[in-house]
Amino acid sequence: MKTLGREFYNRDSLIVAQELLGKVLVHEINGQKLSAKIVEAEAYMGITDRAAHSFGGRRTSRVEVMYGGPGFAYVFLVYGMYHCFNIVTREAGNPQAVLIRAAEPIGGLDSIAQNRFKKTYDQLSKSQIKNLTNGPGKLCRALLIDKSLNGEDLCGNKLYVEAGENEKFDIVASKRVGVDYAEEARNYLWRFYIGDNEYVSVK
DNA sequence: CTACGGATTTTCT
DNA sequence: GAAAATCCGTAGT
Repeated sequence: MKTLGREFYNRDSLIVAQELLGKVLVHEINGQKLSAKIVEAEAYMGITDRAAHSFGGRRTSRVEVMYGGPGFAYVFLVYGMYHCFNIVTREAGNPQAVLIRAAEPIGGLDSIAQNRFKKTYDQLSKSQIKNLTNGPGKLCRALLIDKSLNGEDLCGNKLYVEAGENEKFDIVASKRVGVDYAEEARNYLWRFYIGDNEYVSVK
């Protein structure tokens, strides 16, 4: 399977977020490949986007990686407990990113099940299967993504995105989640998801 | 099914 | 000191 290269990410988040749908996020750890198909992503457009951490050119140690080049991981902690995984887009100095909100487990299912519920995959209830990776915090816990991966190069061989099958699906655009504080930006339709996928966090 | 509050810590004011 | 790009358990309908 082909790994997405630097130029894929060197475009506006609005484009990259939509094109990431259906692609496969892979984390190689402890000699295993944990992978999941991306089914939901949000675009954060940087300086002019009131919902973005880099709004107005804000530049702190947390957001620093967003100011670097495209194709790197931006991982941060929200609500003191959960990690969110983003991919930095656009060239250095243009601090955009795409938040990966949800995915469908593909590979390393038993490890993913252990990471979330301390069970093997076939011990999971139906609702537990659905809740493996249907949200940004859950996805990070399932794939063992934490702040140690902040700044990781996605054009490497540890954490990367593969071009998935060339399947067809409907892309739905809707409001981003959890950004009610963002005044006018909270209504932008900058969240994209695969229409009929059961792992989407909010329909 | 929906509604609510607590967890927990980094970050910024 | 408050809020945060969230999740989960509990209680009520």
